[in-house]
Amino acid sequence: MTLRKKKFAKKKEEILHSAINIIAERGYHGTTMEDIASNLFITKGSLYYYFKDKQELVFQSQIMLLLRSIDNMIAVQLEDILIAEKLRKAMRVHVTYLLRERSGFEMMIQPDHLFSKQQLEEIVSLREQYGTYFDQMINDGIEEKVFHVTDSKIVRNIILGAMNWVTQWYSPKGKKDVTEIADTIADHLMRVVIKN
Amino acid sequence: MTLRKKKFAKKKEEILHSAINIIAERGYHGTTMEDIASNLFITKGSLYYYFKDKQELVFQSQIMLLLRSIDNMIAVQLEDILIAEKLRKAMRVHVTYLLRERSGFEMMIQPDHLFSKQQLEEIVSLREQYGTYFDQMINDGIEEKVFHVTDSKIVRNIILGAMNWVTQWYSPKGKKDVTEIADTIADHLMRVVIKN
DNA sequence: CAGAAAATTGACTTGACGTTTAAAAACTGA
DNA sequence: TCAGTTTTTAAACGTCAAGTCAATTTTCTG
Repeated sequence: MTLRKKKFAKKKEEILHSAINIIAERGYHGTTMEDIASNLFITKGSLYYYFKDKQELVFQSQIMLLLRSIDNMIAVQLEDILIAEKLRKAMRVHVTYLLRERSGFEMMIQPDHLFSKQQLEEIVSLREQYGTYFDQMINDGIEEKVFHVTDSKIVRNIILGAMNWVTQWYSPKGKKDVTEIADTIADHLMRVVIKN
Repeated sequence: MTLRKKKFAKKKEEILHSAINIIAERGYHGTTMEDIASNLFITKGSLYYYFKDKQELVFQSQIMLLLRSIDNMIAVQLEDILIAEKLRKAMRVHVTYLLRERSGFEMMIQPDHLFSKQQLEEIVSLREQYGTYFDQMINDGIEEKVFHVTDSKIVRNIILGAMNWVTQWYSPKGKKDVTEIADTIADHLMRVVIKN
């Protein structure tokens, strides 16, 4: 009974992981159900036992990614450290997560036409929630007078953009490993907010 | 004779523009030849009179965008102003170009699987050329001791990322217009490099 | 204005891929 | 072991879009 359900849930997750990986590589349209399935050594027909259709499958992957990133941020949020250190840590976590998971970042870019209105609303809301953690930290820093005063929304977007772009240029073959890159990026971006 | 060729070239350009716009909206796979054609009130058959296939058409669009951005940078490069001002100007130009043209930015992200090896090489090379202008400015600033010393490649990527991301969040409905956004972003990003 | 060249059309072919379905296989609990 | 249930499969279907091409229209030129 519960065993069955657990297996079902586990398989579902496996499929989502497969989807995330392949879509990260080839984009939504470039990824076929066949691709996702064969990656797990099953036939594409099976996918429909777990998900209504491709859109739903991809949507779930997206949500999964977002929820995980949010969890990351919550963990950082809870730490009891100076605000500047907290923001720096958030940056490091964000970048390493991005590079380690190679997360279906592709999808995060203009998902507008891939999903239904309802699905989009959910995605946008989660994205916004994620961004809010950064706003919060920035505002805290401003209040504590360690960050210079600015429009936290814009600063947040600058920071997120600089970080997200890392997937475009980072190569594991370079001199720096993921952690070092994350540190370097965080160091540079702290300069955007910190008072001098 | 030359008239003919001019018309041919002009039509080709029109098609490229159409392609750029639609692909910017719907992505490569989401855009059909039919879409590109009907946008110009012609049939898709005509497209094949001008371009060998879809890949070639899209490739040309991409090149067109890149060449135009590079022209922008060359113009900035030639200006006789202080290096810090030059970099700031480059940033402003980059962001306004991005937002104004809504350029087929979509394509610029992981075009890996859309193009042939040869095509990719050309794209990567142009991208790199573009990035080099920024490296140059950053290095100049370091030499003149107005920018603090860092790895210019990484700083360049941070800056480009922060700027490119603007297409994801900027809404013309907001308070700031394109120029203001460009200025604000440039101001913030200057803090990454400038000595304090 | 006539003939040639260029440009456009639209119907057709082809292949790919999402989705459905009926049957087979695997699994579960008694 | 076996009946019943869940899961997987293989094949087929329908759709959609890329690419082709012979026929037609438009444009140019002498």
